[in-house]
Amino acid sequence: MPELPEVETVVRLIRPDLEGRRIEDARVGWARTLGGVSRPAFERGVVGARVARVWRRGKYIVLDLERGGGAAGCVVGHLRMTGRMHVEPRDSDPGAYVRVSLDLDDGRVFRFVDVRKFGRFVYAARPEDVFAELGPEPLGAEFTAGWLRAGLRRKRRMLKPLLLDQAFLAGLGNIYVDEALHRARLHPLRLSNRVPGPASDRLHAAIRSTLAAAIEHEGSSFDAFYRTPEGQPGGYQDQFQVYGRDGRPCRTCGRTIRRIVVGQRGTHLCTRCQPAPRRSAGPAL
DNA sequence: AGCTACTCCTGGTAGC
DNA sequence: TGCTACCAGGAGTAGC
Repeated sequence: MPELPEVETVVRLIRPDLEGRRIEDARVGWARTLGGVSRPAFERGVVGARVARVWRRGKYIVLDLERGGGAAGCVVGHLRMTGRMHVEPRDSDPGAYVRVSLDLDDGRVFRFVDVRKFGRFVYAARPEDVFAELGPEPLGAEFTAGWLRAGLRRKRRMLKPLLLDQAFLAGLGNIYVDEALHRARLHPLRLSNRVPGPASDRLHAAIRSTLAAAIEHEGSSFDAFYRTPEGQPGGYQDQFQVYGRDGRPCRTCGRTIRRIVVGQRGTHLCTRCQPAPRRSAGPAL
C-alpha cells in the first residue's frame, strides 16, 4: 500500500510536472473521491488556479494553489490503498479508473487514478481542514530517540497498532511497521510502556533506516497495482525481511516467518528475532 | 484509554 | 470453464 516512501516517491515525480502549472479544467469521475466537497465547489476551487507547491505530510499529498500570486486554498490527496497520480499527455489512454482529471496549461493532464475508490482528492482552504491530527514526521527533526522513548512510555498500547496510528507518528503503514519492528527485534504485541529505553532507541533507528532505504528504492511494489508513477515497480519489496514472507525462512536466523492478525491487519514476524512479550493479552507465540 | 468490529471498494484468487 | 465466497487494508466511526 502506498506508505510514506511510496508517497514521497509520487511527490518527487509529479512535483516538477505540476509546480507552476495553471489548471484549465477539471473533471470528476467519482464524486466520493472529493470527500464531501461538492463538484461545483471543487471546480470553483481548482479551475483557473496555479499549483504553487507540491508537498507531503505523512501519507497526504498537498497541492498549494494560488491566484494572482496570492494563496487560494489547496488540494489534499490521499492514495489509501490503490491510488495513483500521473501527469500524462492528454491524448493518452486514461484507463478505466480515473477519478479526477485536471487539464494543465502545458497541454498535459493530471490524473488521480484509484481502482478501489478509497483514495481522496479534496479541495480545502487549508490542509489542516483535511488532515486528522497527525504525529511527527518520522524523518523530521522532531522525531528523536528521546521523543519516541517518552511517547512509548506515556501510552499503554501494543506496538503494532500504535505505530499504525497516524496521530502518534505520521506515515507508517502495515508494511513498514512490520519491517521496522523486525529490524528493531521487537514483537508487534509488546506493550509500548514496557519497551526498555535501549529497545526504544533501536526502534527509532529502525523506523528511520527502513523508511530511508525504501525511499532510496522508490518504494515497494508487489501487485500489478503498486507501481511508481512512471509505471515502473519500486524496488524495496526485494528487501522485505518479514512482510508477505510468512512460511519462508527469516533472513536473519532461518526460523519460519509467521503471520498473525492484529487489529484486523496481517502482521508478519520472526518469533526468534522478535521474542514474545512475557505477559500480555496476545496469544502465546 | 484502548480495544474490537464494521464500513468503504474491487480485482485477484481459492474452492468447487 | 464458470460460478461464488472471501480476502487485502488506510482510516473513520461506533460501541464496549
